Amino acid sequence: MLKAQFDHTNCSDCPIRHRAVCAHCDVDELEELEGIKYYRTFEAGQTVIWSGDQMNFVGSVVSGIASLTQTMEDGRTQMVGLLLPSDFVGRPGRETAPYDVLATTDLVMCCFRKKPFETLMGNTPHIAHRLLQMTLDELDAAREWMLVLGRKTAREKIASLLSIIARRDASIAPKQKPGPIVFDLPLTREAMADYLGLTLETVSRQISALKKEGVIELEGKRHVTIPDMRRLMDEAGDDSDGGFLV
Amino acid sequence: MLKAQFDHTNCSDCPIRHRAVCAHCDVDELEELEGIKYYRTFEAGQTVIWSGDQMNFVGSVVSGIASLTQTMEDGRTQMVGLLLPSDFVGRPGRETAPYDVLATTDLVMCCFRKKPFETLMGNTPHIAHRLLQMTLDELDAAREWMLVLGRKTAREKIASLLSIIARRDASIAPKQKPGPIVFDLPLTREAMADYLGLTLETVSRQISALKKEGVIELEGKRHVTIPDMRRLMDEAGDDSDGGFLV
DNA sequence: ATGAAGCCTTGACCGAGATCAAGTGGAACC
DNA sequence: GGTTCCACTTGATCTCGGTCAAGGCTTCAT
Repeated sequence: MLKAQFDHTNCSDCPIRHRAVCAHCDVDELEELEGIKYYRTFEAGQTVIWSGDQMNFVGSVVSGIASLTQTMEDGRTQMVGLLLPSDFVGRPGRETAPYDVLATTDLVMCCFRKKPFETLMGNTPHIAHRLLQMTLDELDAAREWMLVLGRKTAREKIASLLSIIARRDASIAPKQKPGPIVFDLPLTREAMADYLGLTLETVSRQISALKKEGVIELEGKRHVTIPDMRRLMDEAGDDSDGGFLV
Repeated sequence: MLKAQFDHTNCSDCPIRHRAVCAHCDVDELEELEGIKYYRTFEAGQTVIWSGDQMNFVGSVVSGIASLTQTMEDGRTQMVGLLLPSDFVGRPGRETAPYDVLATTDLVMCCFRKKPFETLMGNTPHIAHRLLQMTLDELDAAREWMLVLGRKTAREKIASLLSIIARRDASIAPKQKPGPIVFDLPLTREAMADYLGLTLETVSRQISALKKEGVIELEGKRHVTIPDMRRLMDEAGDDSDGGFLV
């Protein structure tokens, strides 16, 4: 294997290396597979794929944020996943998408045509293995989120979401200084509500409350400072500080 | 491959064949791996494994029902998965259990020691592939459940749970006659509440209401008859009749 | 039989969050 | 500068489901 020749830490346009199949490490080096990889860009609000549609690609997020959402006929919607840079989208072996994928912000995805990707997976056990690990991570995250949806109060839900975003943000740009954490909320109040199983009014009220009590600081509507991460996590009701992923 | 010599439909003590790694098809035929498989039995209420514990096996449910639950320090608990016969438990590549696994009824599991199983997986791509498919199924089910937890009313939640159990029950014993569906509830009201993010009182009230309105019939506290599956699914708010799994 | 423990049901009341409604503030566009 | 639009905030009220409490029905042990 020529893997060792590649400096993974410098695959700068392909963040996939963190958690998924790295395009540089696993695909570009295999000349016979050139051409199955391509980039797609979406504007905020665009739909990447509708639930039920034919899904002829897999891929991962390079920049921006995508959401996975499910909708009932009467319009109630629930976001069931948040895809941040390096997250993988796709169901090798499946024909259709099981839920809508929406670009929450402007979005760039690195895609692979599905059939050749599946062939590649068949020939390259460690890709299948990595994919399984990633899927297990997602499953853990989904189940962690079930606890949030089923048992936490509105306030705890907001705190949980903020601490997840803070943690993910910190791990993407790991300047790990132990001071206050600062980031921009990538979601509207409505999107947060859809993720948390709340209404946007409740989200707004709870954010105001957390702000008034100094748990978070707000500059404008989106720019958040968390002076004390430990306190936020207490508000979230998280037992351990153990990292669970989005 | 000697796979073709095996009559999968007669692996009667190993329901794994439906959705997971069939012990007969994938392990017993490989003599060098004899001894890695064993059975474990649990009584109703027993704990299979605690969250955080070392998990040195993988396996699947042969008979009975197990639940995956998460608990907050203050005692609030959320069931994040229900394991019916043929469902797989375990996280190849992971050291510790991410949540408690409890025997909800008397339970028999078919287990494999983890290390040899992982070796087997490495040598047998189609096992890894099947495991990926199963994990994707579970992920879809978990996300479907997020919609239930986040957006459905108590009544819809109960109807959703009943229709899932009915569907799973029917697929295990597929006598597919298009009449009323009959089954025994394998869960206490409290367990149902933990699965649905409700209190046991609310579960009881909603079941009484559905009974009074003729959506379900009850004999005793557990024996359920569903005269019209279509009607139950309408109550559940399920858009399609598409099968999602527990 | 009697008591005790589990599991379930039902009632009365309450409160967190939904709903309905009005208003604010900033950005874009003429 | 004014208009429009959109994301957000805040208030008033309502309601679904939670909480607290009492009692019923089975099963099992004494």
